[in-house]
Amino acid sequence: MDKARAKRVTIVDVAAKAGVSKTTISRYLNGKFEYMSEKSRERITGVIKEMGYRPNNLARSLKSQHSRMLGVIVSDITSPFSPILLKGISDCCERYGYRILIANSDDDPAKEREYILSMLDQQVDGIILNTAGKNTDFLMEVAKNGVPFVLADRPLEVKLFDTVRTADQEIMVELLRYLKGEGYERVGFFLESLTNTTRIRRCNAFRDTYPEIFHEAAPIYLLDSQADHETVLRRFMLENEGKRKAVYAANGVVTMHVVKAMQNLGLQFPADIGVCGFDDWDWMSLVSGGLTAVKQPTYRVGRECVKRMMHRLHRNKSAMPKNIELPCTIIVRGST
Amino acid sequence: MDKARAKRVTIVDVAAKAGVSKTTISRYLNGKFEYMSEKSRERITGVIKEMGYRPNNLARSLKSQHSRMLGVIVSDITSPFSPILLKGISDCCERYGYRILIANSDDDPAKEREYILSMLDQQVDGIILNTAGKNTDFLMEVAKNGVPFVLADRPLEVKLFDTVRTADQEIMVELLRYLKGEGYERVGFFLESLTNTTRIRRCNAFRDTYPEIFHEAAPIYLLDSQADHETVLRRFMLENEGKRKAVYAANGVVTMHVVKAMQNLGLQFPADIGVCGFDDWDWMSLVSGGLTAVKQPTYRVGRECVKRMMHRLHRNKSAMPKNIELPCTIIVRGST
DNA sequence: TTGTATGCGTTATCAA
DNA sequence: TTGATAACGCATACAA
Repeated sequence: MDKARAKRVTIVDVAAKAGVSKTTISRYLNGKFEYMSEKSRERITGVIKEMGYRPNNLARSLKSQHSRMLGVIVSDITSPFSPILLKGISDCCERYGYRILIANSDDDPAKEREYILSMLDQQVDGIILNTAGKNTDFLMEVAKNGVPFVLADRPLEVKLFDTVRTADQEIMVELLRYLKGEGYERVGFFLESLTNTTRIRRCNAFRDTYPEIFHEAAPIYLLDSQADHETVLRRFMLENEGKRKAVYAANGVVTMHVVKAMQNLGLQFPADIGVCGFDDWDWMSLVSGGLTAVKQPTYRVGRECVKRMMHRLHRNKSAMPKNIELPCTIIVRGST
Repeated sequence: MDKARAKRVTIVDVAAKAGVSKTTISRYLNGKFEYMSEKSRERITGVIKEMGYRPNNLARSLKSQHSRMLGVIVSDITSPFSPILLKGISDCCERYGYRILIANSDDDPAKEREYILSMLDQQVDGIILNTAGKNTDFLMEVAKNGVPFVLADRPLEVKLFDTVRTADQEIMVELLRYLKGEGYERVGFFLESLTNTTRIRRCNAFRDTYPEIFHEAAPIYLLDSQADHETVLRRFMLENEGKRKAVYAANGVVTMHVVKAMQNLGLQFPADIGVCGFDDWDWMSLVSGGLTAVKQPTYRVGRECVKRMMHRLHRNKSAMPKNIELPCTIIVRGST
């Protein structure tokens, strides 16, 4: 019962036992059965099973120059968004026989760079990136060496990379129209600091869309910290006394904080104020009456990222960068 | 702008440019500076930076027989538990310079076996396993070949593996005492099918502990499907009319379904019935009045798994299997 | 202090 | 049909 790792069976051992050369074994492993006799083939099948042989993928990758490994970097693994994305990626990778090396950048561009480099040291074939931002130059530099990237959910300004995202701008228009139709007179957009492209994009979209529907400048509320939500919410209430109003949260985390702030201030929705926002998370149906939310096809985003990566890897290495947008849906609940 | 992956700089290129042999470069990479002149050392430093050289970890691992990669298999990546665990593992791995290969078994023992094998093909140095169960024999077989496992959160009956878990049995006693103290007369344990060791352990603990505190047999309610929660909850209400009663949910998912069922049945807590359970998740403070819950140190579980793995890998390969239990805390909110 | 030669477990190019 | 043999990029025993 020696605890030192038992030497794994190698191709040489199999060759010896089967009485052929390792070349033949290698051919067998790669399905090139036309280069061996029926008899050899059968013998090899038996020996491999008998010895429990499994090829060493490190050696394979070293030789073949591809690892069938994909790097995945998420900006915040603790966000409810990430696991769904990862599941989409993981499930799809399984179908293609790829493995995934996962890292969490904590929304830190420096960490992101570090992980990209580290993954390249592991010879990943490509990287699916839910970017923390601020790395455009670096990414372009790396991509120039032929490393394929697919951006997940967070696009960059430059249209140089394959990107898979949700059509959140389009759905925002719809949700605002719906609110207008429900009789709301003023909708405040609540979001945290503008530190990633998704937030920036949504904020810009709100700013540009709102006037077309409500015929006034868009009320945007930038939050600094968690504690801030209560202060800002109170301000929003005061500034719009007498009006029918609603909060549009930029994402699920903001929604949560806004609801918490409402409870602390003793506010009821939809009576005192309506609430809605991006991200439809499990618990949102539980909060008194339920929260109206934009449901995003996160799982599909993950899947499409992998599909696109496979396309680039196996079909067309130098395809034009493609921007894939997946439609969202609005889940109307009691909060609006 | 050729899209074919540019050939990476290798140790040979560096050696040529620095005017030394690749042996010296290799020594440099491994910090064996005593085997080279000050001058060589400086030159190499310069050349490496200049050429942007980074060692190929595949080649390194192939030669050195260890990859500094850890496999991590979670049973359900979409559970709120997993991301926290992964973050604990990931953060800690970073400190030790290890990378992680992550897979999601979907609570399927066959998938789990497949992933373990696949990770071994990638030459991971060890595997942190949040097991789906039913693989004890297989795991023992693999472990016999010297592959170190650390079980995360879900122990096995056999005490053959390092295990890191939360002290949920102890906290269960405390929570039951608290409920008793609050005047509850009957507490029903709600859980889904007994498909993993955590559930089984908690169920057994409840069954054994309950009588000591409430002086009657433990009321345990096994749920088959999501739809079932409502039926079972109604039954629980009817069977205990007139008594002050509470639901003890076996985990956060059950808690969520129970709350949903309560809302559908028009029940209020804590007036009609108290609610509490394992897992303290973000949103639980939001549901009217807040949910009483057991907070588990999941992040620390992840960290301790890695620490234990490092110990086994670098300090004592044949240490006795160790069972590490981390304490939980009770967060009392309005629901009880 | 430095270098030569060999091997890690594969795949690929020859030649037989 | 098969098999030597040379890579892949790096680490190391052994020489110098």
